[in-house]
Amino acid sequence: MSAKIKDVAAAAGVSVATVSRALGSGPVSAALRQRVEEAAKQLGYRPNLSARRLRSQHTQTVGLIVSDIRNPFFTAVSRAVEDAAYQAGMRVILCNTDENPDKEAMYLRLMEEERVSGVIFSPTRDTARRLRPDAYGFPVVMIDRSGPAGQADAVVLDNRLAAAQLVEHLLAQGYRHIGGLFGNTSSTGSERHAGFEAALAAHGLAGEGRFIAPTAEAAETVVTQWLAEEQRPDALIASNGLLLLGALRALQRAGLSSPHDLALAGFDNEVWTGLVGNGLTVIEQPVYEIGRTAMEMLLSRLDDPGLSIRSVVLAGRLLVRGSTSPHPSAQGVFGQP
Amino acid sequence: MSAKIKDVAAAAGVSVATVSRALGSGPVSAALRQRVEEAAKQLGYRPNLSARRLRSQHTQTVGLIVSDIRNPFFTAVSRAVEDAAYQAGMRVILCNTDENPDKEAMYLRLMEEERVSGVIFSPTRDTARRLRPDAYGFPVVMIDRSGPAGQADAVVLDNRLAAAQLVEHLLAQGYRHIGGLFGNTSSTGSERHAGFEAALAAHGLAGEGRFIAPTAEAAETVVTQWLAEEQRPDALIASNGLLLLGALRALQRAGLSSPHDLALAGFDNEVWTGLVGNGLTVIEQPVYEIGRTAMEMLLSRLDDPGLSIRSVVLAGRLLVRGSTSPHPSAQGVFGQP
DNA sequence: GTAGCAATTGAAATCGATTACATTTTTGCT
DNA sequence: AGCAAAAATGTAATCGATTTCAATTGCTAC
Repeated sequence: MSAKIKDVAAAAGVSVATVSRALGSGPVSAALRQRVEEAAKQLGYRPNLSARRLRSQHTQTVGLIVSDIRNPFFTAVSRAVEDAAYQAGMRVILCNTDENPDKEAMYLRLMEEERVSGVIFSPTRDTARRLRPDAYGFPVVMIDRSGPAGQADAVVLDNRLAAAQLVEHLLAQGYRHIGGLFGNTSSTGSERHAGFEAALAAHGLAGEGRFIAPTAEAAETVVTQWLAEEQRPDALIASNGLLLLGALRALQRAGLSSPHDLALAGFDNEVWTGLVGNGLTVIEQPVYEIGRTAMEMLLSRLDDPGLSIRSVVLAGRLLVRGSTSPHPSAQGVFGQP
Repeated sequence: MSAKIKDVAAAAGVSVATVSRALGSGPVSAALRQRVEEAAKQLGYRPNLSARRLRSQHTQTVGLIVSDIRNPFFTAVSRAVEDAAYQAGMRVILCNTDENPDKEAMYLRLMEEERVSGVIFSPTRDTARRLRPDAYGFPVVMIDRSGPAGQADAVVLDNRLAAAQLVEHLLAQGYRHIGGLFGNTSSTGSERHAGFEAALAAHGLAGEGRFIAPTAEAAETVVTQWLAEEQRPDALIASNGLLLLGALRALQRAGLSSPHDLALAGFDNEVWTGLVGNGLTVIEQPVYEIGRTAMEMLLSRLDDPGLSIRSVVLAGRLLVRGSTSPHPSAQGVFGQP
């Protein structure tokens, strides 16, 4: 078995308390610290973190609960969280919920058992509504999604604004029949839908928003069917990367192209959106910043639990690309360039 | 503070030992178990995992050390590992090394301090060479990359075969001047290069392989420059998703397209490879299976440490798409279809 | 020389569970 | 009914560190 603190103490000829202080931050004479470090290295001593956590009563661990790490949005966020966490001397436990409230509950329970310092969480709408963050022994920072105002710290995109920006852009390009795909499990979907409706209403228009399961497959199915309807929209907005992917696949399968047959735009600046055709117009989210900010909020709340609940709302950036070039009818008598 | 086992014992009118057994798997009468569960629920009792791990001396935790979780290959693998782990009642600690040997060493030390049951690791070439897995207190399963034979359990792609398959395919399509991009930090790059060279040699040809840093940026720079050289290749192979992305971007930036100006093929069936143009020909890796297999190997070794070192080699699947359609000169008198 | 004080060091308690061992209760069998 | 064996329960040791509190040491000042 590996060396314990007692062995180091024996080897260095001091007490275990001195070893603990020498390796940590207690007051120890330089000579002894040297001897202890020597002995520890000699024996290949590794402190047992379980023992340390048990005794010291803090775990230096944060939980990160996301719906699916395969979604590049969460991947990027999680990378930012981890970078920030390890920099602050904390470890991260990563959990995937698959948008499943049962799994969310299970992982929250696990976080309690781990006695984590805090949790960064992107809950489903149902869980967000039901969540009572002060019922847990740790603070919760929500990312991407949020619950009732003032419920917990949160860092989210300005979803209404971003959706409205997309709509305004499409309107400016001459599109009038705009459809929208929105995820039906998160607050994000609802908010983006609200911005979508509001922007259209501001122009005296109405759009058709459809709420679906947040998977590429669902989007592909719905859009394929939608395209076959008699009056199909002339532009489509997808409220996240997965839905955008499904929509694109449906277009390709139907032999249609963007913007010729239908303008396409969406959320999340994933790698492929810049590569297909002349590029897909998207709202780019400050993914790394979201993760880093969430971690910072968590750390500052741990530092001072008395802080009032804060919500950080970050703006997205509209990246205009080829998939939303001007509507044919808006190009005037000169036709296509 | 939250309830401890002692509180539950008091509430149920039994000893702490009984509580431990009732909530775990000891022999307890049905009546008492009922009473204990009742009390535990009443008090919102959550066992302290640090205490449990310290006493029971097993952590039910595995470390997963990858170079970058933003790489979709590792994302998919990690998802598989986590699914398998949680299914086996184990937790996963995820670490990103950025292909940096110092970070690798740091995380291996952290894994020792966590007293993890085992580690799944995709090491850089340097670390793989230097690693002495029996120097740690836990078994190591390597994924994607491996070190000297018999050093540690590993699950890898049949890299030589896969690279050769790509080359054979390109040759069959009529390409003769084939270039290759390979990552310079992992054994994977070397092996794929070996398969590349061997397949060409078997046809009496020589290709030009270039070893570069495994990033899209590096690939883009190198390929941009390569395309400007007087005798550019007529086909290019990229040894992973990042390099393939960089190569594609270089092509697009140069205003070239595939396969018209240059055939392009590579590794990793990432989402976008099926979306751009007529699709990119790639070797698809069984990513989920790799992760699951790694976890299974780890579990079986934990079960029986005496097992001899095993290496599982999985075959990739060649997905032929538009980027490698027949070379113009090979299309005969009929021209394009 | 010694009282007073700060800086080190050590002894022992402690964190919250599991588990070895001891004890009590129940069961099964004649 | 009586006794051995089995099952259930309790007592107390234990995991490996940190931390409290007490003891020691080394200085300074008078």
